[in-house]
Amino acid sequence: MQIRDADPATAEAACPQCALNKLCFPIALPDAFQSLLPLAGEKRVRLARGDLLFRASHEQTGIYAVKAGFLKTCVPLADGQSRIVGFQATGDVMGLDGLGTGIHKTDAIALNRCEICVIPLDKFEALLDHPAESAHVRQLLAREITRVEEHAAALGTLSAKQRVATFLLDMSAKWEDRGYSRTAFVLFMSRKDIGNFLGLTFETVSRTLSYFQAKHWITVQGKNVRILDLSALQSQLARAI
Amino acid sequence: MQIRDADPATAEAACPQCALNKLCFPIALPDAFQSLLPLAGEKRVRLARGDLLFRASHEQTGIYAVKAGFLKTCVPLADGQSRIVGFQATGDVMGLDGLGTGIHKTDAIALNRCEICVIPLDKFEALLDHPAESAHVRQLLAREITRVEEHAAALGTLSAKQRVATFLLDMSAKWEDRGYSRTAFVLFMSRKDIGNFLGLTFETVSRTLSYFQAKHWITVQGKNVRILDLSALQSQLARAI
DNA sequence: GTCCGCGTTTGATCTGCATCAAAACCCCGC
DNA sequence: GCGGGGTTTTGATGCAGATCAAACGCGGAC
Repeated sequence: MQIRDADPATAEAACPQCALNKLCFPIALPDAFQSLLPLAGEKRVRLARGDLLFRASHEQTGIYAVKAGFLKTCVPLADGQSRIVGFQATGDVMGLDGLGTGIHKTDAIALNRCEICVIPLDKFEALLDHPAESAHVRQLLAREITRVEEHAAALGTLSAKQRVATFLLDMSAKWEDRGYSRTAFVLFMSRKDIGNFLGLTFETVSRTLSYFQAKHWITVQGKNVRILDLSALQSQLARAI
Repeated sequence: MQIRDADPATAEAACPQCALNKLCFPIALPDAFQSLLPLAGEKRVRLARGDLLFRASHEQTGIYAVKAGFLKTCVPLADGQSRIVGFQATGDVMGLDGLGTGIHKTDAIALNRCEICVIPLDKFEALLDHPAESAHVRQLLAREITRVEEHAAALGTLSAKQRVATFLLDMSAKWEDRGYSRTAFVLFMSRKDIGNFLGLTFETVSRTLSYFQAKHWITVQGKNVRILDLSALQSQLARAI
């Protein structure tokens, strides 16, 4: 794991001034608590593609907010394989699963060059003394439960086409949330990662994307996707009747 | 939804005296906070088989602890179907997913006659003012994330035999946690529910159980299961190499 | 520029589970 | 005891997606 403090030369604004503030801390905080936020943004970590931010069965040392870059979260399986259970991008908070036991249950792996805000565990605990922060963390946790439950439901129910359509729509929403186009974006992970996440082989993912392209619902060129017919993808999901 | 206050004639001990206390509130609380716990146990609800404890897209009005009985948690899907994402038994806490938005994202349905402790939302919020309670709720949330992540990983990866083996081992652990035998127990849900939960048809579940029985790893008679060879089931999981 | 390695696409075949079907079983009420 | 509806088991068949295989494209090293 290449964890190092951020280069001061490239240090960025503290969280209250940070453009990501709304995503990391979307709650309107009473002014009294705003002063605590800078505590959280002091420490930075840079990751290169493939680096681990944290590792399953290792002790939790902090909570992480993605300042820039993309990561994946993987559950290790009995046989040495692992399954991707989530992709994180700018503004996402990571490492919350460790709050259950103090031990991470997932690996967090950088998909490209990342910059991460580290909130050391003791500072995090201090933030939690304040009801607004504490409630916010509960919200983040509860939303993550909902997200993973929906993902599990999708894995158990949907066909390959439906899974890939859902995935494209989710990625679309993720980019839109961050102020980018919802119809033209970059898939920052490989086909193999998509397949792993969706419970499909990468060949099936590739074939399905080609199929959607043949239907003129999307265009794909490598990792660049343009959605031509959002409603066609959406209606794909309802067809499961 | 048949929510009604508990019959006083059958009222049980408040939580600090309750045998489930350790499961609901497994943290060693400072004595100062023990006095708060009775707040939580005042109100009871009885459910009959098929009754809803809460419903997806309805407003959250409380947090629930299962005093007796079994329930399932279901995510509704676009097409009107729904997918079971968890089974709850005595001592489990339910309704935490609503903390994200104040709106439940799942249906909670009784599998048999249930008795539920209701913690009204305002009382729950009051409990959260205390760091120990607040931390405990975070732990419950984080553990649920881990559980659902592992379930999603299983749905995306494992074969039918592996899923059923995992399921039996999980049920075994659930009964053992509650002080019962880990080798002889009752599957409190139907084959259809098991299939829905595991992303399989009920026929496949039934066939797989018969297969395990033919291998002399288990015996099944309806909902009664006896595990004869725990390690055979466990090794089934590692065979995925 | 060329070369190499990896990621991706596309094709051909195979298989595990779904689907369709029917019989057996079980729980309950009567 | 008997009858009926739902659940479970078991069997036969079909298909979606896995697996095996090969060609293509692209980005980085030099």
